[in-house]
Amino acid sequence: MSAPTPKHTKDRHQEILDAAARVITERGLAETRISDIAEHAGVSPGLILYYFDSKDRLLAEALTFANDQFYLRTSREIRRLPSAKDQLRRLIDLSVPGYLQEFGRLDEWALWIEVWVRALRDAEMAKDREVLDERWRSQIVEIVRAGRQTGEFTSTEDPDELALRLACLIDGLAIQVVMNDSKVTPERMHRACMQVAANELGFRLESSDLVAS
Amino acid sequence: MSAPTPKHTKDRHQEILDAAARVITERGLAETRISDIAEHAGVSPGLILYYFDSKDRLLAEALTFANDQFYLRTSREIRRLPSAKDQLRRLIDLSVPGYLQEFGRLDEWALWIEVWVRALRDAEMAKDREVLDERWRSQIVEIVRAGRQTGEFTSTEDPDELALRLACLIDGLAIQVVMNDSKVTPERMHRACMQVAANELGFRLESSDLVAS
DNA sequence: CACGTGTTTGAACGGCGGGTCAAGCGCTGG
DNA sequence: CCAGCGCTTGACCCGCCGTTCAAACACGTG
Repeated sequence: MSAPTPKHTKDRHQEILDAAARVITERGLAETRISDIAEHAGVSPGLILYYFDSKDRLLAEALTFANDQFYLRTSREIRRLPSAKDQLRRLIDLSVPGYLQEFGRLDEWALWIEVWVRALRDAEMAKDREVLDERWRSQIVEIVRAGRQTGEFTSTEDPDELALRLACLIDGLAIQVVMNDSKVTPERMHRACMQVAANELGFRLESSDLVAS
Repeated sequence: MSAPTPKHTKDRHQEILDAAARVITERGLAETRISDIAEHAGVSPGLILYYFDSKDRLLAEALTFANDQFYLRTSREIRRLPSAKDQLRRLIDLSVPGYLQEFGRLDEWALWIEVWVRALRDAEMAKDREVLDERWRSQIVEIVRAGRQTGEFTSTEDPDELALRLACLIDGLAIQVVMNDSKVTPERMHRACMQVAANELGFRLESSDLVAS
């Protein structure tokens, strides 16, 4: 069944990273064992250490890998939409934990929190995080710029500032939602994001903006 | 020197919690050993387990304990100020990591992130976190209400909504700052918070609002 | 000054889990 | 068909750390 030729090495790498990301999402970084990852990947524990120098590096790589994937997925989807306002709405849709589909509430945001806690003490991780976050913000910057170009947004403030505010608002709200806070439901988060976006960017909220697509 | 009478039991409890919080802030939850806590508290490792059933419970208690302290400290300070706008400004001052004094950048927010990561899988912690967060938000609600009463804030929106937006914006920005993100400086965070607060609550920004007190 | 009770110690135990390694396996090229 | 080389296995080793425990200690009390 399996073909142990060199060309499959890259697949194994990704398979293991993928398995690791899944385990971390389920169990949390602290409770993730090499044997868990091996089990999820359908290989023996020894093989994990054959492909990665240490558990620590594997976990760090897995975290950035997963967040990378999420970014690629969303940015590809958003690029398709013609209207900046729709792009923004879609971005918010995708950012609200459990708004579009139920992940059992533990989704990408759970991984983000793990990234943060590691980045506090791990310089490597800190650097990766900054790059990831920069990209996340610049995605919003682009939307803001586009919307201003087309006249959809009327604010004249610095797009970088506007994007920072929106990005961080989304972060902060997503934390509450992913924690299952009874006072901060996905719907409430969505409303709050759209409302602030409308205020800050300068556009009118339609009733259609408040419904899941 | 030490008096091992029953009445000192409560002191020991707090001493240990305090030591634990300090160690967690320094080393991170994952790297915190019982012996580290013992060392910081100036006692033997065995004693830690005499006062707490297990390491896990001690850590959980320490996290809520530290956040509790922070809340009490800030709320006491804020209550003194007569103007709602000053209260808000002070709240933001205190929320920006490293804005007023340098903690070596690892401050209360680092503990918050540890709380979050634990709360994802620990029901007990999740409950405590929700209470803590609710209190944090209601602190802002009170300021909003007060400011509207006095006419300092002109917004007519639901104070709960306004407070949620501000609280989460602060959370999200504080994460970036505590991570030492080169693009998100304490000053920039402070400005962003004040700006959004002014927009959302409805007040004019004075130049004095943008300077550290 | 003994006795008892509530504290404190630090050595010892035990399990867990990351990392190593020698041995197998299966492909490919000669 | 054989040799060689990457891939894969799983048993083993070893250090670490949470937890236990018996012994010492300090103090108040009678």
